[in-house]
Amino acid sequence: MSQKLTSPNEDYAKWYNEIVYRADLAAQSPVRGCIIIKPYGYEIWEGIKASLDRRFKETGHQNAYFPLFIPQSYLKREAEHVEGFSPELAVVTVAGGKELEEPLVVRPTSETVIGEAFSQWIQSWRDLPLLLNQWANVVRWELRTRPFLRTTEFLWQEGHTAHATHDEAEEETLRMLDVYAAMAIEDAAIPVIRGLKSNVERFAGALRTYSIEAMMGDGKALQSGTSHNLGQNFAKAFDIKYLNKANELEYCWTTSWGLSTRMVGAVIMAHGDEVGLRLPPKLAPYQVVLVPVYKTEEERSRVLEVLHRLAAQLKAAGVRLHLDDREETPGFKFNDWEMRGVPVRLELGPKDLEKNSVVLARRDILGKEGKRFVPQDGVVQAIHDLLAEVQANLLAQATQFRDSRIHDVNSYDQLKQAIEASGWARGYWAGSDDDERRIKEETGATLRNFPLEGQPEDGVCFYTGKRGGGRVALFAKAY
RNA sequence: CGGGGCGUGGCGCAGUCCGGCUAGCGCGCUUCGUUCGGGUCGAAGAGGUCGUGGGUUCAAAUCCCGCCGCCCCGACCA
Repeated sequence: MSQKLTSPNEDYAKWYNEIVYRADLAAQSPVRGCIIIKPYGYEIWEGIKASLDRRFKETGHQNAYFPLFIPQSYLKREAEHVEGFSPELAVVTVAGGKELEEPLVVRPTSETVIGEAFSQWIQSWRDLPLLLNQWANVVRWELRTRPFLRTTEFLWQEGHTAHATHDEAEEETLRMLDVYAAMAIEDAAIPVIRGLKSNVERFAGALRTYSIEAMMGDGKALQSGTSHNLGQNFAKAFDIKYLNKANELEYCWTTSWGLSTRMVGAVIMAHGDEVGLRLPPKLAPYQVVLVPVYKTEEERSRVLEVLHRLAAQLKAAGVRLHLDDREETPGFKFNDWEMRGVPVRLELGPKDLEKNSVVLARRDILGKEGKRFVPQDGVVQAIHDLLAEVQANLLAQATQFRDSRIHDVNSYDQLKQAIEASGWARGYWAGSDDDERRIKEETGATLRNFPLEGQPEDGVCFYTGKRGGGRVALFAKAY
């Protein structure tokens, strides 16, 4: 059995692909660049989705659904927007056996249709703010695809809001960025850096774009969520206007923000190790897997009886679990579920029956150190605690890893060294768009964002030597 | 779009250069037995239009021509 996973240190891309398929997260689809998301992978997405959806509702948003097809002319109304998206559009020109009068674009994002709707729905300042979200699939004909990280069709949510003033829109943009960061940190156990995107990386048609950037196990950055202040660009293109209290017609200020199934890729790459996936308990489809150990048929039935009882207790306590009663050996199951990233394993065998105990083993600490014996009547509490520990430890490990690879740089040479060492470079920045592009060409690193936290004193730009107005930039190679 | 690789049972591959007889191997699958606290072992089975179309030949997975598809690496992107 060719069971050993490729080591991430040996070939990270291969390791990633193997995990995706072997952990049963996804399958290849018959269509180039698309994937079939299998139940185990989809449940991780559902966890992300549930967390975000709850947070969206808490911040006053409502869900709606807009059509998959967008009249081609809509895309053209916002100049920068078309330009940004036209190369990657899928367009329907024939339907019902006939050439369409106007081709329909399969949405790459929905600013345009939603903008058109907003223009009809918003008339008064009393209609504002309008806070909507939609869960949807979108299509972007990318040249190079990778499972979850970049697929031709992907699932995401896109929030779209309209406000009376620039400041309210900006506030919303940042609020939703914070929602993303909270989900990433609290649920996915992935530390992220919130920041402003550079002009070069800004969303087509936005005034300002913000992102959360996460570090993957190979030191590359992954933009895991984006939030745009669209200014009045789309309001002007789609005529989204309202009457203010002084009875004057004004353009709205709109925002949009999205987070996609790419986040599943982030979870894989932020936590995975040489054994396989390591899922944060809050997002794990199974938080606990129960593995019976027995010799005889008689032992089997006694062990399973206890396991069913414990499973019922755990379920009642809200724990997601799976009782693995396949006829494989325990050792096989241990390895199988470790590869699939289940945070906690509960073993129960004849010896435990005698002592009324169980063995708990944690995925984040392999081997003996990660195992402990607990009495059966304390299992629910013990698992509850253990899940919290694993969750916290994954975040701590990812944070430590990330921080150890962020290097403060004072010169271009230092940036090159940091990037060369598979890390991120952080330094004062006063360069131009062209400077930024040049760095990308020469080093492969892009300006990920200008971090929002910890705005420091003014400093000297590491690239141009100019005083930089206190702006710190983060450079990294990215997915 | 440029570079590289691949298409042979469910998966991973060998066989292709140098045509040849019932197309092999590992894993998985089914059944029986055995084992079971870190990837048990054994036996018996099931399963293949060799991507596709054409050509050469007594004979094609293998040679020739065309087509299709996928994967990987780079430039665009959440």
